[in-house]
Amino acid sequence: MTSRAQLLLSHAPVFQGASSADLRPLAALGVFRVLRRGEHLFRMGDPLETLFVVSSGSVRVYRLARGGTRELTLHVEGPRQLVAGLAAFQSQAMAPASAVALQTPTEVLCLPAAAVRERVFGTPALAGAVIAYFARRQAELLARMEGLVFSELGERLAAYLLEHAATGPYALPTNSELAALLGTVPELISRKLGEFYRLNLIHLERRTVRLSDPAELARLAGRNREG
Amino acid sequence: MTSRAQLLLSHAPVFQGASSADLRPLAALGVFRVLRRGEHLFRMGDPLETLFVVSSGSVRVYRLARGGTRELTLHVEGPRQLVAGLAAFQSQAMAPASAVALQTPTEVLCLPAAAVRERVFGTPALAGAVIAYFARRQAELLARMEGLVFSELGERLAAYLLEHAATGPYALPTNSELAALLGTVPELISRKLGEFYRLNLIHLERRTVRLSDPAELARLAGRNREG
DNA sequence: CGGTGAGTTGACACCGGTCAAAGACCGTGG
DNA sequence: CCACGGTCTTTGACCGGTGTCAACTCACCG
Repeated sequence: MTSRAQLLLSHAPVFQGASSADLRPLAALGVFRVLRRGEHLFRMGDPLETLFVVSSGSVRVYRLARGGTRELTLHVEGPRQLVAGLAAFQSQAMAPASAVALQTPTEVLCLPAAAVRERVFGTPALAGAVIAYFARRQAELLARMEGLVFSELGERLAAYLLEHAATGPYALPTNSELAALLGTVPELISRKLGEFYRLNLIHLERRTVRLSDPAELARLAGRNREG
Repeated sequence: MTSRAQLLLSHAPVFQGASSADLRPLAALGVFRVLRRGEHLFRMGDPLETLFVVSSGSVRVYRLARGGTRELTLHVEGPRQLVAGLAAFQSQAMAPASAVALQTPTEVLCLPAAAVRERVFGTPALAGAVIAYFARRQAELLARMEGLVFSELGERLAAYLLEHAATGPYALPTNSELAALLGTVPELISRKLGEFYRLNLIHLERRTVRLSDPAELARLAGRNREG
């Protein structure tokens, strides 16, 4: 029999390449949990002995900075993505970030970290898949870091728009959420969006955005990288 | 018998907790290599099928940004530290950064990535040690990222000085190297150091720094995080 | 003694953050 | 149906940090 949990795990990138025989015992340990928007899975500093795989909805992983006055969104994880991946693979780990549901409902599969560790470390195919996944994630984090440090807000926003609205109309999140993603404050998001609109780069209507001039946006987003 | 390579590996944090029996086959595959200052282990984008452990000297891992006009130093790895750790655990990985020797001589132990992967994935204790190491590294990277994005140059420089000169006089690297570490340009390093000097926070003589007022520096470094 | 590279310093522009006020949107409850 | 309150958005004014450019000094070294 193939349980819901196993179906989810077999499609999770973190276990890409693992056989279904390897995954079955893990899936058996899983418990589903449903969250409403705003409910936290955990907060920075909490002891973490559970690993989460998003089943539906989405989870925002973020850190507080500047004494709580600012926050930085590290990832927004959708279905099949892992939350708290790395931390759960250390024993007695403290959460290095907070995780909160973005949608109602958001369903996550909860797995006991100790058991998962034992299973993963004892199964070469799983260990390989997990480490490769973390390597990819770290590379993404690096790229993000570089963008935040070296590129200007306009570039970051253009890149964001290209990534999310390239294929069609896209409902923007609130300016606060965008600001947390792009490492700035809501006011500046508002200004830059307005600027893009006046330049006819995007079309905006009731928080729904369409790209009018993707080529120019791409130029803006990549300008400083190609030297 | 205990080879030099095995001695090095047994003290490397990445393999912390692994038994010497687990490490022996890995050590047998290692080849030492000596570099002069400025010699590259690899450059961003190179295919990477080797894993390096620093034996003596130090290696700077960095990324180019802004079309090559700026660079960001990710880590400076001293003895027993891993270089290219994560990348080597993916097959067919491209280096996400460049690595260059900082000192003459710098000696590194080179291990074939594929063989290391096989060994590590097949040995639960090793897999656990490696993942725990990556988890720590990712946490460090996160903290660094946050500092670069949210704190001002003065705070970052104060933190750097506290970290490196707390225990006694410390020979500063060049302003360019400091700038790459702290995510800025040499001119600003010069200004801030001068400012700290005029405020009697540090004592400077021929590029050697001593802390005159560590308490005040600590206040500067931490100001925006607390409260 | 000239050359090279690093460090220092000033002037200046600009981006980004802050504060405050006003406007738009959306639910609730009268 | 409309008034109301809260939240989010927009906009203006202003300030300070940071990056850039250029000139100059200094140490070191042939």
